[in-house]
Amino acid sequence: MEQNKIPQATAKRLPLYYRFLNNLNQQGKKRVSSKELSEAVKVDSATIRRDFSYFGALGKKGYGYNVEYLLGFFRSTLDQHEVTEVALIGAGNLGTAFLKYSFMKNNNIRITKAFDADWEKVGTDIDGVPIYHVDQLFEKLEDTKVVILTVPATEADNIADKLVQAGVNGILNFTPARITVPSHVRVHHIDLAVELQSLVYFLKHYPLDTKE
Amino acid sequence: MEQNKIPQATAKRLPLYYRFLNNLNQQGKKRVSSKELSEAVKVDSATIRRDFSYFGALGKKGYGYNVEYLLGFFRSTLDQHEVTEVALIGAGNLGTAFLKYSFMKNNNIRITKAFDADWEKVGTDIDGVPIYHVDQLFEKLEDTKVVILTVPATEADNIADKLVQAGVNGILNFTPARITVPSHVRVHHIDLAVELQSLVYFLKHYPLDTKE
DNA sequence: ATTAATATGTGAAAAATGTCACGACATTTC
DNA sequence: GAAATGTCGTGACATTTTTCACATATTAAT
Ligand SMILES: NC(=O)c1ccc[n+]([C@@H]2O[C@H](COP(=O)([O-])OP(=O)(O)OC[C@H]3O[C@@H](n4cnc5c(N)ncnc54)[C@H](O)[C@@H]3O)[C@@H](O)[C@H]2O)c1
Ligand SMILES: NC(=O)c1ccc[n+]([C@@H]2O[C@H](COP(=O)([O-])OP(=O)(O)OC[C@H]3O[C@@H](n4cnc5c(N)ncnc54)[C@H](O)[C@@H]3O)[C@@H](O)[C@H]2O)c1
Repeated sequence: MEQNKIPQATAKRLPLYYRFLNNLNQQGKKRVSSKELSEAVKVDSATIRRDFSYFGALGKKGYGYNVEYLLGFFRSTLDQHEVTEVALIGAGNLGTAFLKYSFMKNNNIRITKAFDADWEKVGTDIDGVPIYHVDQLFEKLEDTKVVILTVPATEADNIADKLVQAGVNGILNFTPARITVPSHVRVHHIDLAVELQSLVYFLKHYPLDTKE
Repeated sequence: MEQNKIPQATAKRLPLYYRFLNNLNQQGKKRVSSKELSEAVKVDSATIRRDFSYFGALGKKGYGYNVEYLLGFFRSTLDQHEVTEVALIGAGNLGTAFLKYSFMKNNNIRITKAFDADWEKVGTDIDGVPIYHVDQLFEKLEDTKVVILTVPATEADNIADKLVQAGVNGILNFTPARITVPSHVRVHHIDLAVELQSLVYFLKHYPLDTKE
């Protein structure tokens, strides 16, 4: 587990940095400063330098960062050299959108299996990803450790239990339900209705600069 | 703009509280403690009490909170008495999933218009939401202030400019692009690939309790 | 009534995160 | 090769957020 000294806030930004470095590299750029990067990812340049510094001295004073080197460093830090296989539970509206999206474009992550309760869907595939019945979780999940959860909220806790039993230790939960899991399992909630509602709240209650 | 003293972290949790209070109310529950609420929404009970306290004394010592009263309070705080109309740009895979989802179930928010560049889609509707051509933004957007952005990343900045010109001041951006907008416009980014990647990173690099 | 139990609201402390500003060094220019 | 410029890495400081822990008020029980 090496040093878990890296602040969580930093860890959440790493994939973002990685993606932009990838872009720059593809554009043939050789060097980049924290200031440039800052403008691209909208994170303060001092924060970026601080973030990078947790990993040691990655840059050169007066020069900036070598794109290729930095990219390589993050590639290994983010384990981008090997494919991470992910499963999806609930191939409905939202689930289907994810299945059709290629996370491989920017990340070495692939959804390789889907599960649903609907027999109409079971046996078919979406963009090459096979859909199994949710009762086959134990046989088919194999050693998949990370799961995207897009089932109806009422099913969330029930499915989560099964996932934990099947050895999953990471769940990206899109249902509005706050699921209960043992402490060795990590859940990240993405609550789209809350995000929308809170944006609306901020607009109504927080002052925004009126100048151009 | 009343008191903008409420911390941002608190503001982001308000819609979550609201939804769970709604659930409780529908279940006929009359009172609730910060401890109960904590277990449901997975937020520390002290944090919940602190959050509520920014709005004054909403509870009663030794009793807890009156569900109906609290719900009513948040309903008006979150402007849930009036419908907030939202537009969506880019009726692709992700956009269509949103159009088919009823945010009205838990929030008084409705997507009422969609825009796309694809003439095959223009003129049709998805679950009753009409799709206009993106060139008609200025005529059709009217006084919509909040927009969900689900276009290809390459189009994001371009569309964002137009939205700003059309008077939009809130954008929920699902594209991987970090868009540039004037300071009177608020953008919330939901970067699904980053979320997935960072979950994977946390699993590999952060210790989790191994006990049950 | 008296006591025990409960649960808020908050001062104070701690933890986490973000920003400033500058010394040190590398690069570039002249 | 000297001077000017650019940019990192970081100590110190600022801000935000979370958590502790308890005085205080209310309810519930006997
Ligand atoms: N679509 C959106 O825009 C949106 C927005 C916010 C939240 N959400 C949440 O995301 C989740 C999915 O939303 P959706 O719109 O895709 O719903 P959906 O109804 O289209 O899809 C749900 C899928 O889950 C399957 N399913 C049902 N029970 C199951 C079970 N026990 N095991 C496995 N699969 C099962 C259904 O067959 C269906 O295919 C919901 O919890 C919803 O609240 C969706
Ligand atoms: N689908 C996912 O799971 C997923 C995951 C992560 C990120 N994203 C991001 O979300 C965005 C949308 O993804 P998607 O999968 O729905 O893509 P998509 O290609 O299915 O949909 C994009 C839609 O935008 C429309 N469009 C193109 N140019 C336009 C323009 N100038 N104005 C208006 N509409 C325009 C297209 O006609 C299409 O309907 C992309 O930026 C993608 O990177 C999607």
